[in-house]
Amino acid sequence: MPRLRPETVDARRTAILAAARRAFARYGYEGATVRVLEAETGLSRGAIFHHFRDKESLFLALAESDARATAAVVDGGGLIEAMRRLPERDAGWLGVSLEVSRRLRTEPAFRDEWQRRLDSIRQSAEHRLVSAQHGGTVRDDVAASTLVTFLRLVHDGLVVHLAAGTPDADIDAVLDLVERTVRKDPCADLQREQS
Amino acid sequence: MPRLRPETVDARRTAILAAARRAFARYGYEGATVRVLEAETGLSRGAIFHHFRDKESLFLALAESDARATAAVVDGGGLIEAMRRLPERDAGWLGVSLEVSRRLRTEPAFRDEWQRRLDSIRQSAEHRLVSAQHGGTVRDDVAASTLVTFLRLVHDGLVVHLAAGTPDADIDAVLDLVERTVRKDPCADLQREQS
Amino acid sequence: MPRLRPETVDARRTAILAAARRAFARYGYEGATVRVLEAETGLSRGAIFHHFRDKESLFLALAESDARATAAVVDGGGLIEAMRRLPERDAGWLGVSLEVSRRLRTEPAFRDEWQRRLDSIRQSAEHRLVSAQHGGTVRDDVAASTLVTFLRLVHDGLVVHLAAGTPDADIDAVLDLVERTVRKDPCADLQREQS
Amino acid sequence: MPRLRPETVDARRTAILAAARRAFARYGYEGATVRVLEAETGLSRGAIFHHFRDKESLFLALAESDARATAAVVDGGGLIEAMRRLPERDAGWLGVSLEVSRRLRTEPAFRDEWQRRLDSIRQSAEHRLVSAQHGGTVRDDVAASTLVTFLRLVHDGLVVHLAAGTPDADIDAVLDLVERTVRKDPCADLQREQS
DNA sequence: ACCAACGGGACTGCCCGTTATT
DNA sequence: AATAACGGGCAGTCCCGTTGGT
Repeated sequence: MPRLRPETVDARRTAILAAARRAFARYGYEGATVRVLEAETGLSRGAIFHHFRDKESLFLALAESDARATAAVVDGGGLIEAMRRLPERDAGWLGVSLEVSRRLRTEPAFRDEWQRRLDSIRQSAEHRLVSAQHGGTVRDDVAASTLVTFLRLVHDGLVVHLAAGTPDADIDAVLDLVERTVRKDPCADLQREQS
Repeated sequence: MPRLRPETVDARRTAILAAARRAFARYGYEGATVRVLEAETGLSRGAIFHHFRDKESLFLALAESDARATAAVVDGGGLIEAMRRLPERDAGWLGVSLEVSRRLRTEPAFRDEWQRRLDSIRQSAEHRLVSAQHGGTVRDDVAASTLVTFLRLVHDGLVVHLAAGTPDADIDAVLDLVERTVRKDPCADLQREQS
Repeated sequence: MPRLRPETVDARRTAILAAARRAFARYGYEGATVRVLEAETGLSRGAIFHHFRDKESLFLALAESDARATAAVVDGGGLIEAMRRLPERDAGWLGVSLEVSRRLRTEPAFRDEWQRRLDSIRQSAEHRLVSAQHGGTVRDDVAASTLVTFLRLVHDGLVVHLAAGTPDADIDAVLDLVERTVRKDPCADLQREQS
Repeated sequence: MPRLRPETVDARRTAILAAARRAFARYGYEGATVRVLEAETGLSRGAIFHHFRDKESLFLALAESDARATAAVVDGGGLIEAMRRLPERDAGWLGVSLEVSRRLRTEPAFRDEWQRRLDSIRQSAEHRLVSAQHGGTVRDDVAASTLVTFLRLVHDGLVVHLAAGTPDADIDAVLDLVERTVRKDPCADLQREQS
């Protein structure tokens, strides 16, 4: 067959990634067998393995792109903003994200390599919080690092929750609560003055 | 071998379960191949599958026992107490717990069956909170159901976090923060009076 | 447990044989797994293997007893008589008989050992026919050995037929035809005289 | 490997079938393990199961092709002709044919599905016989259906006999006898006139 | 005499990735 | 570039027969 124009090749890569995301999300990494990927992409093994060295690297490409997207959101609007946008994300994103968690747990090599990305997101969030503490919009009676850990726990829990598919209306209320918890509480100062 | 005394048989079953827990936690459900289970238990396929119909039911036995244990802790001391005890739990517990999450996500049939257990834990936690609201120890400006969702998110996030193996010293600080967030804040009343 | 009285032991052996016959007939040799045999006998592996060295020898015991029974019938009344009695035999007998055929085909060692029994039945039948030819009740324009082969073909075909479970009412008519074919035909002599 | 020309693919399929036939005939269905099939075909599991869904469907493909071939012979020359040609058939055919008998016996579902084929062969044979009765070449003192049953018994017995591998020279003599038995006997009319 | 715990071999079928062919 | 034929490893499961203990 003739060589396709580069843009077409890229489109093909993207299409494979999208299909693979659906498959990984729906069936998990192991459950998304090559046969399933074929069905989901509408392409043959040969085509898939032509664009990606193996199943693993296909998965990593997805994970990486997701990690970058999350980092961008956190950089722009913080962890809480990232959480508020989670429900908009497609189910595929959540699934892949959880598969990443799983491999973090079971594959030390993967964890070591991935830890850098997580740390960078964490640092970005922490910088934002420290600035906000100085700006007086975030409480400063709790260490910024503790607040980040707190927010990341809620974030990860929310990913698990949403990925499970349980429809839940009061997520917004919870996020409001989280936001108030982090925000500077005028009353706290008041209390402190009294004592 | 002959019919052993029931206690001996039970001990054997328990030993297999413990070994399987380690394997599932360390390698994941798929990664814990029967060969791995053999190595971990020190028994042969024949022996393992004599006590458990198949790998699946071995896993379910673990999940069930864990679910019961968690339910007991929540009944006794609430979700926050359950979280405080998470780090004491062996790593195996966390791994199995996450594998359960994964199957909740990828296997609708499993989810339908398992949902009942989750609901019962949720209800138990909610009852505790409502009582505490009436007793004046838990804030009542936020619906109990929202608080439960909040706590469960933190709980699930914590499980993910701990299972990943990242050693983290300030989990206690985070849990303190969570607890204060849920507890009745005298200042809030004060504010309300002022307005 | 105490040793049972010899007659009880024998009864147990017989019971196992009867149950095994049902199992072999219904599921075939391979399909009659030890688990199936346990269910059918109501005994455990241990009990079964206590009375019979292994599955193979259990099967051989059945086959042998059947071969003896058939030989007795043929000795007494001939092959046609044996065929007439086939429908009365229990389904188990037919099944075991066919399993024997199968192993005759696939296992040369078994065939060599079993051939003697078949030959003795064949000889017995042939002797009867030769005598009957001399006595004038069986046609002598066809060699006795040919007649025996003929009868054995019909016999084996009938076993297959009955074992398949197809209910067929006109077997009697067919056997009548077979009998007339073998019997001395007065007309044949008449024809010969004419020519 | 790429998409081959249809004829090449067909040739490969046929080669696999031929090898499988040998294996099934020699070792029986259970005895023809996938390992044996690999050895006999010279191909790997992957290749074999690429062309056939599983061992079962490989067997069914053989059985079906054989059933069609038999039906064609019976349509063309009748059951006796089919029997005369049996010794020419390769041993594989006989083996597969017997494995079919076995499954007819042990698997009701298979029997129900297969019965149609057997019925059609039977009907074809019966039609031929009725025509021949009217044409005066086949005896009419016995019902055509009885004659068909008779011929089928001989046929099935012959298959068992040949498959067992016992070399037998006088099969021709037996088939001559069978043919005479079915053919119209001028002497019978003579007898009837006399009485 | 009987039972169940157990070992370990072998089964089928699926897996992923490569390669020969369009 | 894409396909489908193919290899070979290994998964879970079930098999049969043995053994330790009542």
